[in-house]
Amino acid sequence: MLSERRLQVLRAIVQDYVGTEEPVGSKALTERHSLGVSPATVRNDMAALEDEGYIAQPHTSAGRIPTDKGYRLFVDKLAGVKPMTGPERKAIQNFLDGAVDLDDVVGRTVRLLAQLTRQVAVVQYPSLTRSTVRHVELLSLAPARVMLVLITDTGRVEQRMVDCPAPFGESSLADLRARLNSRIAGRRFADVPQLVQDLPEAFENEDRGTVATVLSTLLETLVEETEERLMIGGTANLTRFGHDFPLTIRPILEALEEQVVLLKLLGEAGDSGMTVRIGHENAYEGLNSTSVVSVGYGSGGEAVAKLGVVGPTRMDYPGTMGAVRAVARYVGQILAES
Amino acid sequence: MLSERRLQVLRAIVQDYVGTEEPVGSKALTERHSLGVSPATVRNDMAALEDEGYIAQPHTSAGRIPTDKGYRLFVDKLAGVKPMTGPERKAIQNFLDGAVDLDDVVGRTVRLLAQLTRQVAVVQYPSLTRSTVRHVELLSLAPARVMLVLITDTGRVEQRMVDCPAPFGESSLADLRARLNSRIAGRRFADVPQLVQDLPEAFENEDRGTVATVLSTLLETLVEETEERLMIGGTANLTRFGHDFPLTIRPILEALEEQVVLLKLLGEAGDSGMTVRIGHENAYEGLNSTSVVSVGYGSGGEAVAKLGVVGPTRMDYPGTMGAVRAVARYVGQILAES
DNA sequence: GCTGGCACTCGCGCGCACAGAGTGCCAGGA
DNA sequence: TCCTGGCACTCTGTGCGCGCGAGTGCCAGC
Repeated sequence: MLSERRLQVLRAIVQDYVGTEEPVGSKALTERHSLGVSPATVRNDMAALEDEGYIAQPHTSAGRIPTDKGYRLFVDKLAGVKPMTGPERKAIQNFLDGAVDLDDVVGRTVRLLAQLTRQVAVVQYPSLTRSTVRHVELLSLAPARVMLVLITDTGRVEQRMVDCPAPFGESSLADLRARLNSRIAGRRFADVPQLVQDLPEAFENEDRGTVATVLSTLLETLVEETEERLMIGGTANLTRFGHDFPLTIRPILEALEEQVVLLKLLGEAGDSGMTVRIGHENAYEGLNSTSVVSVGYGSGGEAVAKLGVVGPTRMDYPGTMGAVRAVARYVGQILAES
Repeated sequence: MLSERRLQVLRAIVQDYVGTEEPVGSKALTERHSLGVSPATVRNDMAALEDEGYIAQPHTSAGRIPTDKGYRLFVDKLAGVKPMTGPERKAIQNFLDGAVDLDDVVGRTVRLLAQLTRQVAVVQYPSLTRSTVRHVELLSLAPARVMLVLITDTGRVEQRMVDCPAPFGESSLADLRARLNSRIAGRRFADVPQLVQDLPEAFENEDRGTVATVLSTLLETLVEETEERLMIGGTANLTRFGHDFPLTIRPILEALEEQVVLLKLLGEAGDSGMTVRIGHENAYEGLNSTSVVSVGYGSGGEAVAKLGVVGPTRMDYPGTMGAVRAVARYVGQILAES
């Protein structure tokens, strides 16, 4: 177990390194932080911290930099979440309040988050699987062609073309529309399959095939449609990454283009509370030099999607976590209102 | 006027510089291209080309690199468009054929273009203003709340919430829906305003306000909704840009996030035929070290949107232009089929 | 008008020495 | 037992000088 002072030393190292981006030595540490001990003592502590794997030297006779393990300890034990100041909260709220539709909410959120943290922001669209159905609409585009439009409580709209096995009359369509909506409007996606299971039986023989087709398309849309979209922003902040540029940045840009990777990244994070993944804790190799701070957000008490930021492991964790948490909270409010 | 040989020298310089990324000298030129003259002669030609502003030296006693003006001449007079090979065309077609909906078409196009050109690809969604209405749907969500869903011939769906000044009955809604569709389905957006102008008159006094509100929302969606979306991809290719990295790349990333800038960029390009904007020809300062190759694409003979790539001025123009043209052509076909 | 030759200019890479920051270790003191 | 000051050592980064090589401009000759 590390002594209290050694933890303080580690905290000081992390803070200094995050600020200066340069390896920090024992002398500089004692000058900038009032630890009450001499550089020599700090050196001993550093040696111990290095033995434990919390810090490392890039080269012999250079200062120390925190390892992933060091950051982990810092985040878990040494630093809290830095709350936003009053004016900052106001600004967040004002900025988000101007949004006119879901796309706009997500777009604003992503820009806001990128600007606040000066890092790359990732915002997942409110997920279909956790929301409820507001309305289902069926349009006849041709005798045997129906367009299915699904509207969710978060304002999201999904449409699907359905090719019917047989022509489907206007009246049957209206019937199906009415029955569908009375059963599933306001219900959670997860419950829909059971609720519509016996619907085909209510129809004439000739229409049953079509009804079944429409229903299966609807279920597909609900389930398989975990093709959850997301929006990213602030990629220009990647240029602040560091010196060894092209090598680090390339895989990150590649990762950011692979929505699958990002969705998995956000998905792995815990459902409630904030998740911080540091360096190699990220499963995706290209992001091994980055940390991901993510949190769920939602309209009610429940999370319907996630958002977060991707930045260098050397990031201001308390500040970033504060910004992410605050933004998530206000987006949730906005969604609840609309 | 430049002699034929000097133009050949310029062409050779451009080709070599694009290939090697290094200033090209007179000796190297004569070795790699059979110009039939000695290095000394080439030197004289180079001096002349430099006087005219087509090439420049980064430092005294270094090789020459083309200027924006040099690339311009190269593109206009010295190089054609390199057509895709048969297998390449097949591959493009196969890749795009798998698309299931509009988002997928655009997504695939962007990835394809980025991969083919190894540059940043930008694809604009088929524009609303030039397409036709396939269907308009009205849904009653609350007594005085209507959702308007607009479906275009390119498969795009736009939805809007409409708050009505007065409650609006189901039957009136059905009436409006029917009248609207019979008038504007299949018509071009531009024609819609006239076609619906006198619609409120067909309704009872009490409903006229609501009908007018719905119509004005519809028109807004059609017109103001030149908020044309776009998709970008291949940003990882920016890492191939060069040496003076962070300085060049940052403004580019910033430009790419500003959809307004990109839309303006594509918008400035001519409506038909391919447009190449080289270096400082781009109005936006951050893109002064890039070239933009863009072209319109569309389902019929007419362009409904544009696509293009952004890359370093030092790019393979013939190849890039060939790829852009081919992709635009096939996307047009896909859209026409669906 | 093209060519070969020649002197000249620079940028780049290399070796070297030096300053500065930081370390590890040790002996002495609280 | 733990902290401290001192000391020798090890690196990296930087500035300088030098030589090489690529490339140029110019000129006289064909």
